[in-house]
Amino acid sequence: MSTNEPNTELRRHFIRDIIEADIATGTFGGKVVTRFPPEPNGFLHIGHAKAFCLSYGLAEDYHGVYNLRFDDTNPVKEDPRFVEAIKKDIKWLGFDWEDREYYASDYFEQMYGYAVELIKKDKAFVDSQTLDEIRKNRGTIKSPGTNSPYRTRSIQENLDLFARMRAGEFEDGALVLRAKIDMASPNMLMRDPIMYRIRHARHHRTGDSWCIYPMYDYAHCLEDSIEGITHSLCSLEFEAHRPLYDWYLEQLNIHHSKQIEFARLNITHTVLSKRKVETLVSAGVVEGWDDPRLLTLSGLRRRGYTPQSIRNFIDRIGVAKSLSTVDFALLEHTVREDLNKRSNRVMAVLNPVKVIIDNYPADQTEEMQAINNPENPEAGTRLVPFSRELFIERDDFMEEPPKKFYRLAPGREVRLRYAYFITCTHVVKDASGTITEIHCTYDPATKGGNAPDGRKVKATMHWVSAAHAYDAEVRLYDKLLTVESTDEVAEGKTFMDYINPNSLEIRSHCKLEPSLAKAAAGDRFQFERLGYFSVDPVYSTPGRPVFNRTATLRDEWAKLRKK
RNA sequence: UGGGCUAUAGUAUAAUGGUAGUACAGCGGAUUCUGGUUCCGUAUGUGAGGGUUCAACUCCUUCUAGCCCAACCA
Repeated sequence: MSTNEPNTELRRHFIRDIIEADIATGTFGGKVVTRFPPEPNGFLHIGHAKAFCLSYGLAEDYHGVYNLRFDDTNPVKEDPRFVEAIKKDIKWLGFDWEDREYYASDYFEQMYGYAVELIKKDKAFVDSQTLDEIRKNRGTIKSPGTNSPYRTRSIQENLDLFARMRAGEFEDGALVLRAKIDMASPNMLMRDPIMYRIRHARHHRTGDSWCIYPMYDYAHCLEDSIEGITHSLCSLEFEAHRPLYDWYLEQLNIHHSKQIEFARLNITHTVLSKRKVETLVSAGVVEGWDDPRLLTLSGLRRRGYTPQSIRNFIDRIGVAKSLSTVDFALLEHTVREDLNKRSNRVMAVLNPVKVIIDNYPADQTEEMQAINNPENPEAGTRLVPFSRELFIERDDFMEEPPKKFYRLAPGREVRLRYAYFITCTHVVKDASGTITEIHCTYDPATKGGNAPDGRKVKATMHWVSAAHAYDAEVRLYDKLLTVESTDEVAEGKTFMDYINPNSLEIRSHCKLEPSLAKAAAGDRFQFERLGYFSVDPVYSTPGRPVFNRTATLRDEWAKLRKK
């Protein structure tokens, strides 16, 4: 039995079909080598996660290896701080590229050699046209281009000029090395594409050793070839580039990786392009690349998402070639699913109103035993202090409750979770009519939350003892955009005109149960009946945690209310 | 002188000539000390027309719609 036998449990998609066919026919010697090639010019988002989970996951599934390669061929856009951020994010998702951390810039010398080879084969030439002339002579989509007047330079002259380009004899833009293909090709990319341009710029790794830098199409296929990549996955917009990718490798007659394109990820109510995310960051709409409202991996991490939930999400959305926009609800579902199993429950009141239990002794405190995680008995129990004055959620009380509302109301009995049944007797309001105190009585026989006479209540509510409550800031997040897709922006507007003004709500005096005072950055909890929250690593200080809402709980009442 | 690609429920994806399935969302119900979780049930789909075949999401054909390509970006 071969170790490469397809695993039928794996989710099927067209790339698996291709790989399995290649394994079956012995193409690439039955090996699978993939790569993820980010340009270090920004942070990774969940769309990139789809890309590397796919490439890396496939390598794992078929017992191959995967590389991390920084595609750093444009020094004016790249920065080492992004290299570090990218590595951190990929590791966070659980991948280990071991020692296979490569940089396109490490191949510059080799790429230069291949370029010389192409010149010698009369497959490349140095062009002296200006940028404008090159553009004009490229033709249009519906009309052929015209050959550069310099296209017929001798091989010797091309060799000489190219060497002098490298030596730094020319200004930026003076010359360019071009592949000699076909200016009349219906594929614009095949019209003598540029291979090298002059950039007198300091590179973050090679310093000043180069002043000519290779273009993407020329560089990328060589990077894949040099590393022995078998299946080179990329997004759909590179489909038209494939003939060029193949052309360079054929001319050079070197290892030929197979480029396979798939549809990039889009998600409703957010932006997922590096350019748009950067716009939000630089305009100050969000607080940085790691703003919890962003679907950058650093933002999701800060928001409290688990790596597992993101990988589950990516697994479920599948892979195909049709443009698609995944419902944000699916991402929320996968994070709830994971957090439901792993996070401990606590009680926190985000919008507090005071409850006074008039028949409870003023000087008494009791410790109520609460279950930490009903999904995981091993999580054990804890004690929560209970006293005469408590806070409950303002939304959990209504003076004139509608039919389907079965929480606290005048004359009604409800259960305080793990504590007592209480009955509302009356409320006290301030001059403006706002309720300041809800007065109740409790039934001492219901301690722990059950009535010995078997009577039932419709609602169970969370609460926090006023005297023991811990004040904290809680940050509530909502969708970034008010529209599902940036396709919906009206004429003359941009996605920036559709930013949800309520995407961040800061509640500064929330009342938390005392056990939460020792929560540390990154800790995750379920605030009962409210949602999943995690301790913000940036704003929290020792002893003063700030919480981010990762996701709300599903809320049937909120749905009913809207109707 | 244009080329390349895509089309299956609301959304995302399976079905590779043989019962159109799964997940999320929706709706209805049961259970529940979280209006959570869990469980059960349910509506909704092959872009359109023609053809081949006993049989078509699948093959052929003609349309239609959408996306990508004219950076010295990746």
